Amino acid sequence: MRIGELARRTGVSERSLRYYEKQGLMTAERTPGGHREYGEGAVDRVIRIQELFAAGLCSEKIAQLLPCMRDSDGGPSRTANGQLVSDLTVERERIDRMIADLFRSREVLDEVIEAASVPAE
Amino acid sequence: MRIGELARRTGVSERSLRYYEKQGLMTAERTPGGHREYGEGAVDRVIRIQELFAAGLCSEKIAQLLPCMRDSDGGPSRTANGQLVSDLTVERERIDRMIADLFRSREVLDEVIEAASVPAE
DNA sequence: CTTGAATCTGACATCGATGGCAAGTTCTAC
DNA sequence: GTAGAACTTGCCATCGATGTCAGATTCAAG
Repeated sequence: MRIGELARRTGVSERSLRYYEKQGLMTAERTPGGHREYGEGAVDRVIRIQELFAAGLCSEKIAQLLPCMRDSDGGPSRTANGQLVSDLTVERERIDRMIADLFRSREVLDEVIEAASVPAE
Repeated sequence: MRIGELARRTGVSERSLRYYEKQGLMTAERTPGGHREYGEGAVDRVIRIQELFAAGLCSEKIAQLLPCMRDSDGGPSRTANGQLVSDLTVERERIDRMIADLFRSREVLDEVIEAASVPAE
C-alpha cells in the first residue's frame, strides 16, 4: 500500500509517516519512481509507534526500542543492551508515575462532573 | 511563603509559578513592595495543577476547572456549567485512552526489558 | 499522450509550557 | 545605610511532533 492508504488506515498523517521514516522508526520499499510502498505490517507498526509517542518516549528511544520488540509477524530480531535496558527502566518508572497522575486527575474530573450532575445539595 | 520557597517545596520552577499566575491558575498576596506571598494551600494547589498539566489539560481548561474542585481546605466555591462539563467529559475520555495506551506501552517495555534479562534461549 | 490525483522533497510555522537572561527593585541582616 | 540575596517584569529561545505550503515528479486511467 502507499502512504495515503497507510495514513487513512492508521489515522496518522502522511507528514508524520514521512517523519517517522526520517527518524529511523520505519522503512518503506520504493517504487521505481520513488514512491513509498508499505507492507501490511506497517499498519501495526505505526500504531505501536503512536502509542509509544503518546507514552512520552522520544523518537530516539523508540528507534532503539523497536528492533527489540517481538513483532506480531516476525521475530524479535535483537535483544536490548545494558544501556537501553537502563533507559527503558527509567521510562517505565516515568510511565508508572504518569499512570498514577492520570488516575488522580481522572478522579478530579469525575468529582467535578459528578458534582455538576447533582445540582441539588 | 514566597516564590522561592514554594518553588523548592513543589519542585516547580519560579518561572512556571509566575506563568501559572498569569494564566489565572493561582493568585498570590503581595507584599507592600510587590513580592508574591503564598499561603500554605498553594503547595497543594501547585501540585494539583502539575498533575492536570501532566494529564494533558491546557491552562484554559485547568483555569475553568480549579474553582469547581473541592479544595482540600476550603469549599467547592463553584459548580461546573454545561459547557465545562461537556469539555471535561471529553478530556476524561481522552485520559481513559491515554491510560490504556500507557498500559500497552508499559507492557511493551516490560517485554523488552524481560527479554534482555534472560539472554539464554 | 494527456490529465488529474497522488506522491515527492524541503522549508517554514505552530503549539504550550518552560528555560534563560537582563535590568531594575525589594527584602533581610548586619 | 549598605551589601547581597531574593524578587520583579519582560522578552526571546527551545523542544518535538505535526501542520502547511510550494514546486516538481510520478502514477493510473482514459
